[in-house]
Amino acid sequence: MINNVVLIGRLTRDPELRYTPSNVAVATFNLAVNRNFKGANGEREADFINCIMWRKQAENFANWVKKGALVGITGRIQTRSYDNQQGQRVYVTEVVAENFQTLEKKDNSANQSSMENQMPPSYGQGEPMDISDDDLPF
Amino acid sequence: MINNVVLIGRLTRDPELRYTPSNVAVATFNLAVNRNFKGANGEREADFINCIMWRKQAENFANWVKKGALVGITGRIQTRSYDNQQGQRVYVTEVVAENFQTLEKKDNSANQSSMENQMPPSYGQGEPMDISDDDLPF
Amino acid sequence: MINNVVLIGRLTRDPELRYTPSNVAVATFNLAVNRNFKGANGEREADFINCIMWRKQAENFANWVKKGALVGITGRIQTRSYDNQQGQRVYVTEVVAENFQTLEKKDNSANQSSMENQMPPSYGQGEPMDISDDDLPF
Amino acid sequence: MINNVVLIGRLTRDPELRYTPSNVAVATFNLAVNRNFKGANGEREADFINCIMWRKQAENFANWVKKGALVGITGRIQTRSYDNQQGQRVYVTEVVAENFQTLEKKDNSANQSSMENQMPPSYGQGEPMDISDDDLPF
DNA sequence: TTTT
DNA sequence: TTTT
Repeated sequence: MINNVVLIGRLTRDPELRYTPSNVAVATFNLAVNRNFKGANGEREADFINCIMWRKQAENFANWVKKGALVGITGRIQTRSYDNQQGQRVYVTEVVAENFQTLEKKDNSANQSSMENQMPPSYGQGEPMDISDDDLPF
Repeated sequence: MINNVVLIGRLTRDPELRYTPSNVAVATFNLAVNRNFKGANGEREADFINCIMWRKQAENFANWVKKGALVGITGRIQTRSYDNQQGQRVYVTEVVAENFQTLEKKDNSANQSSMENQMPPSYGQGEPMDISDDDLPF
Repeated sequence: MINNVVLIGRLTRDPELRYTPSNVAVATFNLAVNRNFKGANGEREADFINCIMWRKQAENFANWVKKGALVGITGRIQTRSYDNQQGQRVYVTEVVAENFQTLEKKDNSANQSSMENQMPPSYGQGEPMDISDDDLPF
Repeated sequence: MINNVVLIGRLTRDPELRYTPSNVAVATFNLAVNRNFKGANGEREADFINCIMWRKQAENFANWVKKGALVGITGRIQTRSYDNQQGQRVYVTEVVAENFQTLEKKDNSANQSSMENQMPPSYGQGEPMDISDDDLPF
């Protein structure tokens, strides 16, 4: 079924890069997307959208795009749930970014097209995290 | 900024129609959008996406589109937060549907283009709800 | 760069299925997409959008989806040019459909997910056509 | 019906601002949207997409956005036809831009790598462009 | 050259 | 808490 998202926004913080138990890269980040209309108080408002990206692209993204960078992404909306430490079921809605384009040549962002050669992904460092391989979209 | 969503999916239940304190109609509904790839277990999976719709369109939608109906919607992703009864901050990500199209002529769905004549919106029924007028997008 | 299209419309005629010199399947078809507003004369109008689809998917599409069928497609806009028989340069704007979903279970349409078993593509029939392999998107 | 387009690209020339007989502003412009894959020859290629914008927004756009500028737009695909001076029917496919976002705050200078020598195809220019008021989308 |  |  059709599930299509296009966003342009700024990273509210640096992306987090992790690896699944079977060593698949996952980047998570949060995008502030300003609304095109002002809120009740006349202020400019934003939506803060959680995004997730997989594999090589995730490593590129996490290594090159930093807090404050303006990026465009295309992807799809995903929902999932997990049980937290208090044993409560938590429901998550996020965007799986399948493609991205950086939109400013600041020193903290880079163009995807110039990213063919990647620095070595630092495998196995940090927490192996709780994203299971089952979340992989194939 | 650009914030664009297109979804095709089925209603997992009947929409809920409510009214803000100042009598603006709001419909909320949940869309099951089947994924185009099978999950780890080889099963077809779906995303269950919460949607919200405003005003006259919300009344049309809630009165004509029912559980199981196949619909296409266009809109944008919205995030908001509120404090629940336990005093915890809850973050919500949902789709604001700005346009819809019903995609099956079953007796539980209807085509938007044939909706000129509207039944009276049943004002004031049910809970006045906790959606404030400030959530209105203009 | 971002180039994203989502359409829902009806086929104005049966798709045409052809093969490039190196035997890659190409389907072309035209989608009537009704506008959501009426024209100056109060009449409902439509856009008639040329689409193109490649490879296995093209064969599925051409064999299953027929004139009048309602379909949703996602893809991108493509422009190209060629010289016609009169030696004039002709510019073409069309949609490259990367994904499709049939939206009615009539006997002239079918669901893509139930298309695993394909009939043999009738290679070499008709004109080998003038779509060169260079038009292939990879 | 759903007809949704999102593009990010660069203006291949300055927009042209005109007025219909009843004084409605129309801006036309051409967007070079680089493809994310290389062509048969290994070169980076682009699509050159004709766009049209209406009313106040058209005036803003034409006055502020110039050749070389990077912009994001959302809108829909439109098809129309007219008879040229030779009495032949000409079919046009273009994007009606309903929203735009400029993506670089430069004083309009054309920029860097991918734009070098791609001249835009001079679509239909020379034609006085008889856009009647009937083409207005409401 | 257009669909329901 | 999920639809066909």
